[in-house]
Amino acid sequence: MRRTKAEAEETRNSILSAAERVFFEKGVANASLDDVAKAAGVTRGAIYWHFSNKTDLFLELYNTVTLPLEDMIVRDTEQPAGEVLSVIEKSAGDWLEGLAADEHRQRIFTILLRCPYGDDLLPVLEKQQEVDDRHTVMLDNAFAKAKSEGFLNGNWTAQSATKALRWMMEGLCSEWLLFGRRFDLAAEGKDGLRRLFGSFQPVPESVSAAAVS
Amino acid sequence: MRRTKAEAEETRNSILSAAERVFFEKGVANASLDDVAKAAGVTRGAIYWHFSNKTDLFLELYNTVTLPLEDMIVRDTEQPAGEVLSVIEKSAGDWLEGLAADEHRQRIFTILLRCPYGDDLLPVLEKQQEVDDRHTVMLDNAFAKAKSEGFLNGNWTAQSATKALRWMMEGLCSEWLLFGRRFDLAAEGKDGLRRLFGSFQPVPESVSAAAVS
DNA sequence: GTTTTAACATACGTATCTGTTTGTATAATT
DNA sequence: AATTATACAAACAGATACGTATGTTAAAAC
Repeated sequence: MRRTKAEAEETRNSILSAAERVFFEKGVANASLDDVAKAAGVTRGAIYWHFSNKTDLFLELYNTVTLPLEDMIVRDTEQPAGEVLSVIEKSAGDWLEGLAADEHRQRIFTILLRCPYGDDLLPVLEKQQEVDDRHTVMLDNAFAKAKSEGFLNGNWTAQSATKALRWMMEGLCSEWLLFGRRFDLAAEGKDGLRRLFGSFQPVPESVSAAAVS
Repeated sequence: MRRTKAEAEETRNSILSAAERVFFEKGVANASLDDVAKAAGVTRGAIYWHFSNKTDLFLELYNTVTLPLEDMIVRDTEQPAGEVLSVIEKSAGDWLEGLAADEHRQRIFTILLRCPYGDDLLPVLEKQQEVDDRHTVMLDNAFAKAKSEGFLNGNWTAQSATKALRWMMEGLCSEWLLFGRRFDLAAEGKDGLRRLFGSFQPVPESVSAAAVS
């Protein structure tokens, strides 16, 4: 019965993987540890050996992934201001493509969205807010740089552009994940991004004339 | 022990009201019927008298409210095309104000967002999708009318405008409701709407010149 | 080679939640 | 006034699900 350290690590991982699938399918609250154990091909004994309880299992699962927005970094804020906007747009588009291609992240994101945050897993909410806040600050700075160099038209401030982008991304992903992925996330998302960033640009007179024509 | 019909209806309503608060605080899955009963000042007997089980209670609660988007109607699509955009914008802004002022709707919306939709309450999901779809069609038609009359600039199609608006509203409300209402929903929402609808407008040359200056 | 200990499986006790059943006081009915 | 049906409360029975305690086997440690 006693396994090697490598085997133990394997079962631990299989438990985490099973928990991800079960939590995704039944919801964290409705899933029992026995459900997870059966999905992992072990008994609850194994789960209680590796984790102290369901909350702990959830927290550990949560720690295995990079948060939804954590890697959506504006890679290089030291870039020429003229390219800042296109870099952000590309970064957001890439992130959508990554999500669309990675079922693992889709499940984690969905679990987090539908999670009934009780007092027990307050740390999860706090970490999420912290990541969100960092991301907001980063975007604010990048847009401010673009604004100061004249690449953001009079309609938009740095803060309002940040919020518009974040709200659009959040709404887009929520609808896609929670409502059955009924459209092409990457394609429609990038299309939306293109239009949003198009509305950021100052309008040269020639383009304006063309649009009116 | 036997109450009058009016009293019975009163307890029924108090049960629904208590369910709303308890479901909001603990999540639908984590809340027991005894929690609801205690919050309502009755026993589970009363709940089982008025409702057949927790799912039924949830469905009845769900039916007491107009859905989040159900009343966000473009009131008059027969209006002059020039005013369609401003009517939609005002309608969305009013809806945000209504949500910000109505804690009842906030709780219902939050419950629906965080709800781990099992197979049992599939009808809820279906009705929500139906409402969403109707709303999308209405917006599509309205934007199409505006577009055909030249009130939507070349960057936007009717469909893309609809999606941009819906995503923004959804992201906005999700962040506000799920992350502790950390900003002024009506004020910031209307601000975002103003900028979004500003980007819809065709740019007259005079304005364009002013923006560049 | 023996002992120890890690990595589980199994078994147990318990709390909780659910659904039903029974009891009961009173409003409504006749 | 007697009866009946209503609107619950209280008690009961069954099923989970949880946490723990104990058993078991094989890998390490010595």
